[in-house]
Amino acid sequence: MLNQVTPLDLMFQALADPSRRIMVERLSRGPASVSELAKPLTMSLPAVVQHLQVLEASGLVRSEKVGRVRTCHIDWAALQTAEDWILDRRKNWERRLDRLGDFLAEQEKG
Amino acid sequence: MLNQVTPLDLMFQALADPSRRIMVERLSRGPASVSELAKPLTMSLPAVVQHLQVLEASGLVRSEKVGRVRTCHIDWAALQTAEDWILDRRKNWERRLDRLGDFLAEQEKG
DNA sequence: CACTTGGTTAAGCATATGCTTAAGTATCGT
DNA sequence: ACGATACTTAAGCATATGCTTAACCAAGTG
Repeated sequence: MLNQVTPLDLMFQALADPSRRIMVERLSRGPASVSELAKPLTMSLPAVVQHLQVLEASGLVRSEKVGRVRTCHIDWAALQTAEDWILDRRKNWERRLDRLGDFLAEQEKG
Repeated sequence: MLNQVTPLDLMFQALADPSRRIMVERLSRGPASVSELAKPLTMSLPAVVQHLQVLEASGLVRSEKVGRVRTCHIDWAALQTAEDWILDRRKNWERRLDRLGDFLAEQEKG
């Protein structure tokens, strides 16, 4: 419970729920309406809308309403942000392994 | 609140907290003890241990206790699993773009 | 215009989460 | 043996999360 809520918090939080991941999975195959997103889920429509709000708040999904149907789609740049965080950690690790390699090579030489 | 909790749920949930991400970030630079992990965080030790339990339950972190110090480290294969989920979604998307491209090329030809 | 479709709003509730403090329990150094 | 170190356990509490139902509204359809 911190005072600051970062975009990354919201994204990982959004992805932490299986229903929301099903929604993202569906949207990764193209835009969809709210009721299309609801179809595979065994919960009330308002519940789906609440999940959608979490996804939108995280920036992972955006939507526009035309007439009475709201069409949702993934924001790929946002999803990239989550992926990048993980990638950056691995880079850290690889840098460390490199330094270790350098050190060992130095030992060898000396 | 579903009846099934998958590893992916636990991983994204684990990464959704800034304190836990700080812990993972620290561990991405090499193994650390519990109190080392606690150092940058402004909370009690028990709170840190609870975060650590979340990270361990998710599989992202593992630890062994030797003497009185518990040493923690990242399970890189587990972190890969989270990354892969995101990657798979993008693959979905690219497949879709490919099909769209094929379709448009077909239109052109016909 | 009535009816259906697609979504929205609001209120309420059970459980989960993120802390806290207080009180342990081992190990290590002297 | 004694104190300090490095956790560990337990209890409690405030807030957040994930649903529900009921009621509502606005846009298409016959």
